[in-house]
Amino acid sequence: MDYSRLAKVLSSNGFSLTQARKRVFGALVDQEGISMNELICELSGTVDRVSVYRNVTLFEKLGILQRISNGFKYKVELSDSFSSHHHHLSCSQCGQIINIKADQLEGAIKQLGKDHGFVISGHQVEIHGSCAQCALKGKEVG
Amino acid sequence: MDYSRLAKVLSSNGFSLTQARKRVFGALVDQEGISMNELICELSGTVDRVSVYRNVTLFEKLGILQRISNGFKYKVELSDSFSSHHHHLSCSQCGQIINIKADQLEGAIKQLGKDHGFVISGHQVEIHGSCAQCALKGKEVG
DNA sequence: TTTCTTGCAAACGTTTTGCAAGGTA
DNA sequence: TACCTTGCAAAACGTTTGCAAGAAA
Repeated sequence: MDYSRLAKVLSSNGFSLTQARKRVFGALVDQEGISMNELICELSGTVDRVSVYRNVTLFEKLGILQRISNGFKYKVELSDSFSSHHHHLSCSQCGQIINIKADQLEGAIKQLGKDHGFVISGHQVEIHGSCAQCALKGKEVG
Repeated sequence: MDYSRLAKVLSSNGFSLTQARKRVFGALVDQEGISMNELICELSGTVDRVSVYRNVTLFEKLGILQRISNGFKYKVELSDSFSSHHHHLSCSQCGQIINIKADQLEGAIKQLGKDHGFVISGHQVEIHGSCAQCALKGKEVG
């Protein structure tokens, strides 16, 4: 596991690269968004629940991770600088989250900011419905 | 206050139009999204906290209201059938939520669904940043 | 060594559940 | 009347805080 970029962001802000932080980071690499609870469970035995919360908060402040809305709960995932910018299609039947690119959407959002004199610092698009497979199943049953 | 549409949705699903439901609904009419806590406070003395939760859950299931993400908390507002479809620009400085129309965005979202064989049942766009006034203030200070 | 971090325990705010009393059709 | 809803009390979560012991620079 390569922690060099993580270490850089941390140290340049006066924080140190600790075991707990490596583990929290490691649990998020190559992973779609996961819930706080899943993250805590995955790290249980190695990192205390409280430290997970503290480091998630810190990582968010440093732009290392972001929280994504999932219904009225949230999940966390590495932010755009550590993965790549994308949006999510959440299937409400199988729970799957599909990552997608959406250039047209990005354009529309930027334009909205301009139209309203609003300086956009970030955005999130939450699209829910049925994925291709579940939509098919639904038809078979109905 | 006109409860006819509310009454219709409720009764056609086998639920009754009660005092508590009228009050919860009334607190949401002509109102931008408010937090659960604000809603509970506003109704305090007339509707118990527990009934507010129960009716918000029911209203959401019946499509009367929707929860909107606001950072990693959420707010509630009447859904599109009881108000009109729109999105939100949340100012992270003054906390203001600006309702906007965004036809181009709607188009881009529909297209995404098509591209991925995803049957969209709903969507939410969360755009955060600084509103025109706060952006100006920021410049003056900096 | 000095400062930053962690784990534990316990507080806190939010949301849910069980149950008897009250309201609705 | 018969069933649905409410309010209360209390449990169950998710998240945060205080503090002493342990790790990082």
